[in-house]
Amino acid sequence: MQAFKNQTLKIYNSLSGKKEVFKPINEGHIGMYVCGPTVYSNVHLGNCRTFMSFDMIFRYFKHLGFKVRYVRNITDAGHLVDDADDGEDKIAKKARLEQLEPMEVVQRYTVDFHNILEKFNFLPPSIEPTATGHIIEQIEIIKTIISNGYAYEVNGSVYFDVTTFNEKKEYGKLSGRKLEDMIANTRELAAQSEKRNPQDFALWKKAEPEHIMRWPSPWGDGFPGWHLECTAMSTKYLGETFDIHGGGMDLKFPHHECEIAQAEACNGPSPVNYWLHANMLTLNGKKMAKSTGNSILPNEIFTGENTFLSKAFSPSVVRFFMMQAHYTSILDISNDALLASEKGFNKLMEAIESLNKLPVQDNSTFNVEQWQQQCYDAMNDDFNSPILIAKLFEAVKQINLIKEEKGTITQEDKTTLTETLNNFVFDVLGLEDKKTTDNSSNKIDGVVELLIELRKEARENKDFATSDKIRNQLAEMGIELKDGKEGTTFNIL
RNA sequence: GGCAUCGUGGCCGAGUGGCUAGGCACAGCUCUGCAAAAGCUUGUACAGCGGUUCGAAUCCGCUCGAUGCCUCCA
Repeated sequence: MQAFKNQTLKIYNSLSGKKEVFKPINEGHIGMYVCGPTVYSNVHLGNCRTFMSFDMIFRYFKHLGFKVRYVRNITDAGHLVDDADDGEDKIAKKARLEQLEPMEVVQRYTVDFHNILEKFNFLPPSIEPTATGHIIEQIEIIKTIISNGYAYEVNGSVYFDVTTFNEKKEYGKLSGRKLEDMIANTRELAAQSEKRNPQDFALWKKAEPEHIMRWPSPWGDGFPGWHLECTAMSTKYLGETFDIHGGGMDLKFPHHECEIAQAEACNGPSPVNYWLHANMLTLNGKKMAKSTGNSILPNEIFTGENTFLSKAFSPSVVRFFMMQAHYTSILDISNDALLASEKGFNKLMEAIESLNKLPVQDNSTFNVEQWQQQCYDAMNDDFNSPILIAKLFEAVKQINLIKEEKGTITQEDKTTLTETLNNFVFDVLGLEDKKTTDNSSNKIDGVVELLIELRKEARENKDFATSDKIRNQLAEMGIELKDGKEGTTFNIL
């Protein structure tokens, strides 16, 4: 089961701006770090899209037989509401507003986060470390950066010296920025800051007396800067250089740029071989963001209680909708788009459900092996899930043709087809068939089968009044009957 | 203002220098007692203007427009 040996995987690397053949540092093993959420409010759907993209990537790696250590952190300290010198920690601010302990805020939204991800059928990461659990590691990194000459202490805070760093290394290589341009375009008034340069960023912030979240350090009580936690945790669990670092596009600058700078200033080598950035989910053409209020919560979609949508949608439909777009493309969510995805998703599920009833023959009219490789080719091309889904629908069409006796399949091909569909639909894309997961539906199935039998008898007796009554009343309850060559099947909407 | 990404048919969304993904919607046909489902067959595309090329929606330039980042955000 080491399929990766037969597949050449290409990944778009944000650092080089090109698709590159993926070669892990240690054959068969992958270290992947993804920036997780700051748990100061409920995860919105935009957040979920990023994590879902990396969940799909994680799943595909695993499917290929790689041993993956997937680290996704929880930011529970250090994330300031802005970059001003009196910037407040997001968690602390929320705690003050809600009159809670900061860790109560953290706990509440961490639980919410896990809850939502579970509904979306996410695989848990290998390690989910927290910033507050790694204060010591962060302090150690700061000490090293200071002794390497790339940071300075001012009044209990420590700042990264971007200018000095840029003299020996390159600041801005990930986001395509030049330090000179950034200096020229600075809006801030440097005079009000204790930083030497506006581009410098905080590694450690001094805690004012009223500040609750504080830890002792060589520079006095304070708390770590936001960018530092990821460097500390990725280095600790994945090493000074690891394979993949992912995150949302909006973190490219400054967050990821700062991570590179910190790691290089501390350890020397460039920390990451492949930088992956997932693109934004938009609502009404605008980025979803908690700060602007232009956002939708996953639960609002599952219940249908929101102003954007006409009805509720299941987590798998939302997941399918997202998988229909490439992870590097901006995706706009709308009611129509979800409605279309729901129909397509149901069609896919029905085809898969009908697989084991599929009759077999001596020959196949469908080249299953070629199709299977095309599925891999799609995923090998920078995880192109939309192409994969197009291929899945090719299989759906073939399945339906065979059902209609307009095509044939051998037992061997049928086995391959079934396996491949299950692998890609459930394991890689992470979709779930609500019928197989909902166990109370077994009884309903029996009842409906009985009604189908009664309707069949009525039809044979040309008693169409009765047969239509059964069909129409079931339809009103959301159960759709479908007459095929092999008899009548049904679908619960 | 700077950096970056993008602009594909009614909608959502892939993609390649020439052979036009896929889903949804629409129309016709087949099947059906009638429907639905399924199958088959069509249509309306690659923002605009130039250039490179035998040939470009795909490469280059410009214009217009959108979005993201440049202060927090997945």
